[in-house]
Amino acid sequence: MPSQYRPNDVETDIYKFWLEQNLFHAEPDRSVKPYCIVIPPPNVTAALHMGHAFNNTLQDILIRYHRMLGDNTVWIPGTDHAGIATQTVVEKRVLKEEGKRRTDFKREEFVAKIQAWKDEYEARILGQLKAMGCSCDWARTRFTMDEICARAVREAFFQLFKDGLIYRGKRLVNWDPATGTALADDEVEMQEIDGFFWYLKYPLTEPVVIDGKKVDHVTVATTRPETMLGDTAVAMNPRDPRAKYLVGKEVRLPIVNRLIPIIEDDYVVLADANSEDAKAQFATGFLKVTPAHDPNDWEIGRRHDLPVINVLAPDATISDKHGWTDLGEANDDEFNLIGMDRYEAREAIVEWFRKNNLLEDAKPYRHSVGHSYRSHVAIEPYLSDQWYVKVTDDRLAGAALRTMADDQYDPATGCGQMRRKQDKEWEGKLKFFPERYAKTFQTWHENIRDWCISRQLWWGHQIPVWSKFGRHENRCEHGTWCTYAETDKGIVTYACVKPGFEELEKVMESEGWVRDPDVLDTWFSSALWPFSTLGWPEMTKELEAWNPGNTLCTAREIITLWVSRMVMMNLYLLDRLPFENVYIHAMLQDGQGRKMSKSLGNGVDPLDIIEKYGSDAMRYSLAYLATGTQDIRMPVKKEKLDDGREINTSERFEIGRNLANKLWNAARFAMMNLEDAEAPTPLNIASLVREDRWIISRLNQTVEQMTRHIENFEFAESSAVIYRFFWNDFCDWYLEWIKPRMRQGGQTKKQAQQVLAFCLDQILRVTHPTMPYITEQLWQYLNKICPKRMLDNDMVCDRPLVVSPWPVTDAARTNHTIEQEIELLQNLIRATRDIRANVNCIRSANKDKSLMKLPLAIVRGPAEITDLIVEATEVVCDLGYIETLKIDSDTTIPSGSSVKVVSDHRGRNAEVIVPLADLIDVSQERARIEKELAELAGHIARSQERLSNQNFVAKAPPKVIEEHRQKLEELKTRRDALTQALAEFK
RNA sequence: GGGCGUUUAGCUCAGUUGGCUAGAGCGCAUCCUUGACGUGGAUGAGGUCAUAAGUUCGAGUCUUAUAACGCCCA
Repeated sequence: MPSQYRPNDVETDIYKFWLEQNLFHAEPDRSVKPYCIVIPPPNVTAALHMGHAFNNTLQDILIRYHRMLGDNTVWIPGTDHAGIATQTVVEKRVLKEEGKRRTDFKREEFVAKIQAWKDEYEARILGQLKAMGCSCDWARTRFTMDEICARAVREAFFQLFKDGLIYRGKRLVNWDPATGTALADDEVEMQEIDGFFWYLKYPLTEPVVIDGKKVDHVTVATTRPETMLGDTAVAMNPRDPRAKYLVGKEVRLPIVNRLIPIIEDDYVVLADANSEDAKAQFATGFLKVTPAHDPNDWEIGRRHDLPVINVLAPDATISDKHGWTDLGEANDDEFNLIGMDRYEAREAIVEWFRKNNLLEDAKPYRHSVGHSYRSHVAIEPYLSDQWYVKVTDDRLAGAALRTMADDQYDPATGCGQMRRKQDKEWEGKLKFFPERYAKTFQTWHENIRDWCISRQLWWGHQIPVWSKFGRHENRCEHGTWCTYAETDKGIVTYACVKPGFEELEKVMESEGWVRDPDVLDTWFSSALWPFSTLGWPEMTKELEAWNPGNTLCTAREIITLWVSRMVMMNLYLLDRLPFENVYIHAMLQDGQGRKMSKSLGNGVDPLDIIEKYGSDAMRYSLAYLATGTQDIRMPVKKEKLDDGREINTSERFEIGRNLANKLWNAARFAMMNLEDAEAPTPLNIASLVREDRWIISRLNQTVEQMTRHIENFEFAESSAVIYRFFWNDFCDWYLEWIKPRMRQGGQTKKQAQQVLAFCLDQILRVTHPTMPYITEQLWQYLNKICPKRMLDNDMVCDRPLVVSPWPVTDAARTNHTIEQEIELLQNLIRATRDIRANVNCIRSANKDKSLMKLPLAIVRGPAEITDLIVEATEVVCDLGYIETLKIDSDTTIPSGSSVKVVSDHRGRNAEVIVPLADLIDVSQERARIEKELAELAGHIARSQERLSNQNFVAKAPPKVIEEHRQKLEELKTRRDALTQALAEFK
């Protein structure tokens, strides 16, 4: 074994070993408790980043832990086709490399290009997951567009369609003019934009007299003047005093010369310059109503039955081809808006109003504008025909709310009727960790709107609906399901075809049926992931065993996009939950609190970190960061490698690397000392020496805590617990403690060997889920050297660690008395180390050689303490760097001594006296003692003050008072000892 | 605008039902190449726990307000 751990030498071989032994694979087995996680399928758009590494590390910890528990454990891997994102990336690449656009290709040709990209990135992503050590069941790898998932999509679509939960609607959608597709509400990002409120005058057809003043126009305020071309009304609030004069009158819409009515609607904000509401400050009281280009106006239009005039083409240029006919002056020879981009048109229109003295004002205004999360251009509310899932239906949104655990559901929202339980097994079973995220889930479903699922893209599941004019009946008994719609050109039949009827599809197409060219929103296939991956709609054994799964592990921005939809779909199609626990982890940010992103160049590549620090180091470091907070900061550092590459890295991974190295070396030490170990005999723990019982007690509690923390998704805590035990208890103390016994040989050595082997065994087991590679490697060494290492049985360890059992705890092994005794000895040793360090500090300042050991230390104190120390004399001398340890309860403090006080848990105190006169110029020690005395005096004063407070004594619990009394006693003893010592300085 | 989170040592973070002389890792300082590990060991310095008010015998912890930063939803 080399003295430094070199992860890259170990990891590849170990991973290969796991795969060759097929240890990640599981078959459904109803006799064993199931445990299943489906991976949040990474987008094939790009390689994985550190956020993925974080997400997957935590999943692998859960999976490996449950596999060790003996559960029938499976982790289903796979990738997501990520419709709009992947298509956009490939479009950009093709434009750059070939100078061609998507529309220069046939659909199949272009989809083939995207497919090639997908193949490349899917392979990369799966390779990255393997490098991270993820123990996925690779034989079950899925892709959201593979045949199995595609069949699930077709089946789900058909069922929802047949049940009236998918419908076609003409609505305003969030339109991305750059990519030419509709977006779901949650694919729109709000961005603050510096813009203007433009004040446009619309002339009245007949002037009106209000309060004796003649009024010949109304002024509307708008941030999007170009939409005025599609105005079909001006609205006022009925409470506006001017309303009674104006409502019912008409204005002549400038440019277009359309006559439009003035109507009243409560939605209109009253003008109020003093209001705190920015809208009211900027408002004029008159609202231009453009139903085709604004969602609120759309609603007003519906209430008042207004015409809907669409003045834009899908690329957001002004157009008379999409429903606009009364162009007026908009296409004069010198003033032609047709074909202008929306922003050009905005300027031209404002300019027109200015020229014609109809621009009253323009005020700068900062407001939020929706932008496409993909193309980042401003979205345009746009009227179009789209397919919707009626998620507002009680069977979907209502059911989702009913899954929420009672203690996480907030009944005070006024939506209680949606929650009325129906005696389903899954009601009240869904839990969020941390629980605050339940609120996001609840609010989303209480305010949900129907889900637009069609996307005008080529990359995705094409919508399985064929249409034809006229009214046509269903074909075969079950092959199609039809719905009908009235249009300008007569009735249209929409036929959804069931999966497995490909022949029928061909027949229909030959008869003039046309398939909808659009594809489904990516999240539609993702929503089916927990069961499409298991073979649904076939009722496979896998589906029966692993759906519902156990835990979904994801990021919080996915709660609405994905978690909600998986819950609704699984409930509707299978009448059960996709999973019971939702663990939401933090977002990784750089040192300045910014999201890691390609454009900022602050991302850290997991493969770079694995190369530099090792996979285990990365995993441990990430798990160690997984606290319950929303964000995690990871200061990023640029570094140039030997081969000239520049990478982003972070010092935060050093903790993992150091731990791996320490683990390697502690195991190396242990195994060097186990080479001659004899076969163990069952041990009676009560008969073991104190330090053996101590480490067994500490270990037992560590395993208990680790188990509890992993069960509760407290990864930072579980990581810290093993770190503290392994480093601070096992390495710093236990290994040091047994070194003399190993030299000594005989029975004491034999017992130490047995306890040592057992501890190492248990440490490797509990560390394995977090650091799988190094623990598996060390485990195999240990299996060779010392296959029998249990304390109370002679079980042989010869299986790989990945499938070895998680340790069982035993309350009888925890011994608090022993732990308190060891703590006292540790305090004594620390006291003499401290004195030695001070002595050496002074000696070094005076150019004297530093001391290896203090010649003499004297302990003065009650027998309860000194008896213990006598027993441990050898080790106290060894670890405390003392030549001779004397116990003398009657001693007086020699001139020029350093004194420390150690206390046991009962508050009994002993003094450690170290004569220094021969070692240093004691006047320097005197200064130190005086300083310490001054500090002590402060503490004592505060402590006495508290204890003399009658209120404290009367009201505080007796236990607390007793603790403070003890503390004060200890402080006083320390003060007295130091005072005596000081008195000896002449 | 609504919701959530964060603010504790130079940096990154812990801190359970209020009982604290406020902890860890890194960094820093001093010492140590005694054969597991210098990616190590020993010791130490470093904090008016964002601000203000309140509840309480007692507040980093509970309440209210304020500020800064961040995320989610409109």
